[in-house]
Amino acid sequence: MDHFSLIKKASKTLRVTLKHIADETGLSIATVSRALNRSKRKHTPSEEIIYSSARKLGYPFIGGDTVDEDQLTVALVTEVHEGEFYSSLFHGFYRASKKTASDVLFVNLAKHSDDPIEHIINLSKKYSGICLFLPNLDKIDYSRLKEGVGQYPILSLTPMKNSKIDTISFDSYSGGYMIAEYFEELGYTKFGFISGPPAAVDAVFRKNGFLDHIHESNELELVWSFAGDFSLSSGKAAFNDFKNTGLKDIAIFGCNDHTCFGFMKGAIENGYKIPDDFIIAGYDNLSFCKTFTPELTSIATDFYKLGKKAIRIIENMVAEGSDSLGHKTM
Amino acid sequence: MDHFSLIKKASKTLRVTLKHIADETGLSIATVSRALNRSKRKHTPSEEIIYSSARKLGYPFIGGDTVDEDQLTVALVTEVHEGEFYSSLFHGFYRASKKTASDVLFVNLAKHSDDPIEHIINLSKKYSGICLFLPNLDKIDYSRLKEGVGQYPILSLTPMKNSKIDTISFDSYSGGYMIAEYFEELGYTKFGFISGPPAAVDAVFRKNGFLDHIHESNELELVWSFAGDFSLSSGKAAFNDFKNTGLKDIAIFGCNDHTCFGFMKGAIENGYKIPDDFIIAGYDNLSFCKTFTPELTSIATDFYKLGKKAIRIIENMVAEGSDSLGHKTM
DNA sequence: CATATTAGTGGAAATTTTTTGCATTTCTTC
DNA sequence: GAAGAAATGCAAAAAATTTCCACTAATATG
Repeated sequence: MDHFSLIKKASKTLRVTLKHIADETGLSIATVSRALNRSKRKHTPSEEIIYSSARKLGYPFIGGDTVDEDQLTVALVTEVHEGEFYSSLFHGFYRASKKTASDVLFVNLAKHSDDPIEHIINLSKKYSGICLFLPNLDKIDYSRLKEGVGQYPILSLTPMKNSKIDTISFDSYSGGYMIAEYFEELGYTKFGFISGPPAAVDAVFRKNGFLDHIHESNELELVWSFAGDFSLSSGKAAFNDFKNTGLKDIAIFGCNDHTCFGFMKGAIENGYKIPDDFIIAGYDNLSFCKTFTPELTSIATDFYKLGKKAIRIIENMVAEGSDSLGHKTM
Repeated sequence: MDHFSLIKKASKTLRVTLKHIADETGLSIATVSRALNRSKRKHTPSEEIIYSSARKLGYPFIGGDTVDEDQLTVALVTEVHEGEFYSSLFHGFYRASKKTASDVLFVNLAKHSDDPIEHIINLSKKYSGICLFLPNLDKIDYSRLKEGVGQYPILSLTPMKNSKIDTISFDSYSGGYMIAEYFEELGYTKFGFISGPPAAVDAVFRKNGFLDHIHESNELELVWSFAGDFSLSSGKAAFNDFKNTGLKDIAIFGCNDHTCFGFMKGAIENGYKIPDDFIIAGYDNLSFCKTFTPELTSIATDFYKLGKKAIRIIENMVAEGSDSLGHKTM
C-alpha cells in the first residue's frame, strides 16, 4: 500500500493549489484566494508576493486569457537562426495574424533540445494549433509527433513525402520552372545552375522545376552547374568555378539569394559586368535584393500568404475537428 | 436579489470548469475528468473531443507546463517588422536562452492593438517575466504598464528618460564616439553624418557621441550632415545631397546600416569609388555588411549579450522580488 | 489622548469542483 | 451468441475554493 500512496502523492504534486501558494508565502489560503480574485489589483506587499509566487508555481489564474471563443492562439515553432529569412517568415505570420481571427506566437525550441518532440507535444496543451518550421525533423519524428498529439491541429511548413502530419509549402517546383521560362523570354539559351544542399527538399524541387523546363525545349541547354549549400561562401566558390569555364552570355539560377549575392560579389570583384556577361536570379526575394548593385531578380516567397493560409487551415482543423492530411502547396 | 444573482453568475462564468467541457461535449463530468487525467493519452474520439474543447475553452490542464522551479519563461514582446534587425534580435535572444535557465518566447502585439498596454498586463499573468521592444510606447504607456503590473519583472529594451520601468539598452553614445575615433585613426579630419529619425532616442545618442568626439578636437570638423529616417531611400537621398556639395575625402557615419546601403548604392551608380572618394560606417552590423561590395564597416550590436543580460536581470528580479529600476546600458 | 474607522488577516463553515467507486452500456473477439 | 474489455454516467467522497465572521493593527477623528 505504501507504493501506491507514493505514486498517488507524486501525481497529486503536479496540480498547483492555493495551499501551495499559502505555504510559500506564509499567508492563509483565504488571503491568497482573496488576493487572486480581486477585480482590481491593489499593489500591496502581500498581493505582490502572492502574485509572484502564483506565477512561479504556475497557478492557473482566472482571466489570464480572455477566452474569446473564436480567438485562437497559434504557435509558430521554429529554431531561430540569423538571416533575413526568419524575419520575413515572422513578419509574414505577424501580418497574417492581423487579418485572421487568430493570434500568433513565436515559440523557439532552444531548450528541451534533448527531446524536441516531447516538448512540442506539451505545447499542444497550451495552444489552439501549431505550425512547425523545423527542417531538421525527419519522418520518424513526425510519426512520433502525430502519435503524441492525435487529432490536434498541427501543420508543417517544410515539405516531406508521406509525412504523417499535414504540410503546407510553396510550390518550389513551379518557382524553378518560372525562372527558366523567364530566362527564355529574355532570349537566353544557355543556362547555369547553383544547387542547394541535397537535404533541403525545397531546394531540390526548385532545381527539378528549373531543369524540367530546360529539358522540355530543344533550344535550351544547361551548360554549367555547381553544388552549393545556400551559403554566401558557396556562392563565391561557385563563381570561381564559373570563371574557370570561361562561359559568357548565360542565365544562372541560384537556389537562394545568399548564394547569388556571394556569386555576384565574386563577379564584381573580378571585373565582370551584370547583365552584360551573365544574368542571375535567386530565390527568396529578400529586401536586400533591391539594396544590392545591380539589383537581383528573385522569386518572391510570399510569407504573408503562407501565414494566412496556414492559419486558415488550422482554424478549419479546429472547427471541423478533423484532420485533412493534405499536403498543400502554393 | 435577481440582479445580484445575475452578477454572481456572470463573474462565475470566467472560470472554466469540467462542467463547461462536459456540457459542450455532451459527456459527463466524470468522463471529462478521467480523460484529462489519464497519464497516457489514448486517442479515442471522445478524448480528442474533450481535449479540443478543453483547449478552446482554456481549461487549465495539469502538466501543461513542467514547472521546473528555476525554469522561467520570459516573453519578448515586439511588433515584428521586416528586415534583418528583428531576425538578429530574435536570434540573439534565442542563443541567450540556451545559455540561461530560462526559456524565451516571442510574442507579437498584432491583435489587441486597440489597447496594447492592457494586453501586456494580461501577458504578465502567463509568463515569469517580460522583455519589451516597442519603440512606439511613450512615457504615459510605461506609467500605465507599471501601474498595472506592480512589482512584476518587466524590462524595456528601448531607452527612455525617466521611464517608470527598468530599461536595458546598448550604449549608443559610446558607439557613435568610437566611430569618430576610428575615423580619426584612419587620418580623416572632415566628417559627415546622416541622422536617423529624431524620435529614435538611440539614434540621437549615436549622433551625440559622434559629434561630441568631433567637437573635442580642434582638428576635426563636421562638414556635412543630412537628416535621414533609417530607410534605404533616405540613404539615396542623402547621397544626392552629398553629391551636390562636391565634397571628397570625407568620413561618413550613417545612423544605421540600411541608410548606408542606400548611400553606397547611389554612390556606386554615380561612379564614386569607395574608399577613394569617401569612407562610410554604419550601425547594426547586419550580416549583409559582408555581402555588400565594398564591405561596410559597422558597429556591432551584440544581441546575444543583450539577450543574456536582459534574461539575467529578469531572473534576478524574480529571485529577489524587488524592482531595481536601473537603466543599464552596455 | 481616547475612540471610531478602515483595511488586512486567519479559522472555519459553506460552496464549488474534482475524483473515484460502482453499476450499466457498448463494442470487440472468439 | 457469449465472454471480456473498454467507456460511460450516477452518486458519493474528497479536494479545493470562496465566503462569513471575528480579530488585529494602522490610521483618522473628535
